[in-house]
Amino acid sequence: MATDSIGDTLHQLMHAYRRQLRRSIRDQGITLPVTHIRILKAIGSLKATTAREVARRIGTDKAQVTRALNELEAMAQISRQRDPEDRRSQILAITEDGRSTLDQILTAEAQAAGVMSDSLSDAELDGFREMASTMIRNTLKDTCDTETETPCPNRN
Amino acid sequence: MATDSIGDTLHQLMHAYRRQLRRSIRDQGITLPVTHIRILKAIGSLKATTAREVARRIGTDKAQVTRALNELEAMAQISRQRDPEDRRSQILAITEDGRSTLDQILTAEAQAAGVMSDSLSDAELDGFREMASTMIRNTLKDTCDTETETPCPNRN
DNA sequence: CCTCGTTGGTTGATACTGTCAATCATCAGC
DNA sequence: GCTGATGATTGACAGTATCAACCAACGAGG
Repeated sequence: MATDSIGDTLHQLMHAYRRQLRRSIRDQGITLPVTHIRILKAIGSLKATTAREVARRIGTDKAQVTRALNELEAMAQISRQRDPEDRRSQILAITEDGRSTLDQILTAEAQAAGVMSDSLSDAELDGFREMASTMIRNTLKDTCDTETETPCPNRN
Repeated sequence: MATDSIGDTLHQLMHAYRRQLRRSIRDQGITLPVTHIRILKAIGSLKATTAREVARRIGTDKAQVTRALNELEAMAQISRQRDPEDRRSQILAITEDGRSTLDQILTAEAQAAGVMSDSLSDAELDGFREMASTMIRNTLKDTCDTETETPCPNRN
């Protein structure tokens, strides 16, 4: 069954990617763990955002986001401000230091991505992303994952 | 830059896959962690193998393999026997219990893979695997990763 | 036959990742 | 005013991954 080794392929691909990324990050002199990096990227790519939005955007647990935010704030990479319109929420913003770190991160990621995608055309990479997006959506369709806030079809 | 979001795609794809796999595993009543499962599969798919071969096959650290083997042996899912031809080595074999667990694992994985690949044709999945393999090879080409025993070009 | 470098495997230590649950303050709807 | 839901936090814990040091065993070379 052709689908049988999708899992093996995905595991090894992820291993390869993570190793490559860590290598590039180290080369750039960045010491942040990968999850911190993803969260900083998400904050940096939005004008103003919240922890809930970041968790939803990168598909991870809000508890984990909170912990990373605590450390990023302690390192002065981000700032938090209470949302006056909804005091449960906090508005997250990237700092100047954070912006600088982000520049290095983007360089490292471009380097890692460049290695990964060597000899693959843009069209092939687009196709790959398309299929990956389909696979991700397929897993959400099958369940009500509250973390990703996927509406539950035929269910209330 | 098109390559810029390969990383984001890969992270979310892996999240989605691991969640789906854990769901299927739980549905099958299996309590083994994913790494144990991958190792059991590797042992089950070979007539006789070694820890070193398993580590190489699934692309993980030999220390981690040893720990998982300790637990799988304690659960009577595998057996270890000293290789008479090279007493540094141990021959790994799956037990009857392990074979039974493996059947459940394969069912769970087929289920997870089925969800992931819904609405994707076999040709598309093959293309996906092809590109993934290219990406994996690209990362090995760039470094001497001793764990995967990639020969180091221009280096001795 | 001896030496030495390499290999297979093990264990220690540690950081990172991820999940589940409980909790609190806040909000909106009734 | 009450109640259920939400945003965020913290505790607890398991799983994943890596690096380093170590030991027994092997094979090549002198």
